[in-house]
Amino acid sequence: MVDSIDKKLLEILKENARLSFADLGRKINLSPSAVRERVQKMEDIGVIKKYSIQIDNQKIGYDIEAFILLKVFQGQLKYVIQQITKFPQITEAHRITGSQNIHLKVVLKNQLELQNLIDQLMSLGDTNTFLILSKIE
Amino acid sequence: MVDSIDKKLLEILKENARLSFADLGRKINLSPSAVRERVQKMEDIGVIKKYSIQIDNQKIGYDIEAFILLKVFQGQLKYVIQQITKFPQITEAHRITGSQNIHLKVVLKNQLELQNLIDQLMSLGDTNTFLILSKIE
DNA sequence: CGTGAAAAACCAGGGGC
DNA sequence: GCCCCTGGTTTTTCACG
Repeated sequence: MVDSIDKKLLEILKENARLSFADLGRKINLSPSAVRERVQKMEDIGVIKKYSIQIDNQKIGYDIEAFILLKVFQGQLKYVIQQITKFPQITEAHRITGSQNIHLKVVLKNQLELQNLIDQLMSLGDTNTFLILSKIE
Repeated sequence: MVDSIDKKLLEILKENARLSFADLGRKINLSPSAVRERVQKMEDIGVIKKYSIQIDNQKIGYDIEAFILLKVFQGQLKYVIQQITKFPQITEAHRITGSQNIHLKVVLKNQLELQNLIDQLMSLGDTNTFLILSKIE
């Protein structure tokens, strides 16, 4: 379904998703059209979900990033999941195991916005916030 | 530095980073070269950090994703940060505030691999693992 | 599943507003 | 900061192994 060549392509694309099929082919010794077929197949079967960009949020005025664990109030999970998608500040959300059932990643301009968000989330459940200090890479 | 047109471009690129400058221009009524100038400027100043892909890990045999909070043992932080980059299973790592000072996202093939990873991490600090059940979107 | 060659579309770079 | 033009590259499609 996905062989070692495909995996190599995925690794390369993870680092630079704008390379042309010709460039990709040069890196792994394959013709452009062969590369294209493989990549397209991975798009079709959903291995590649989306091409995206990574943004430096600080440089566009969003100085605060944080993870928030949310322990949703009894019986409110469906409602909360539906609400969460409406917050533009929430950039990622996952259901997780454990007593805290939702994990959020949020991006905000300043502490005031964080406070506002937490105030709103508090009506949905108990929150536990971890500010992101830096990315390790 | 980054105006509202730039932000629109970022939003579009976040969803589909492979659109041509021509397509981007069509979406926001701008010529291809104007779009190119803006996008290139954002690359130059580092607003766009990288073009990447989102992969469906389950479809390539990685059935387990999890967040792990790590409370690093006293005085070991620098060492741990340096070690963490060596684990291919760790796809994201952040320093965070709170008594648990590192937040990890990990991707693994099965429970055995998770167990192995946790065993290794236990030599660096106290772990707290949350399996990811699903992505909310 | 891979190759090769065609036309169509796209990109970099520079001049002009 | 935006638009247009041009030469060169890339993508796309398709017929073939």
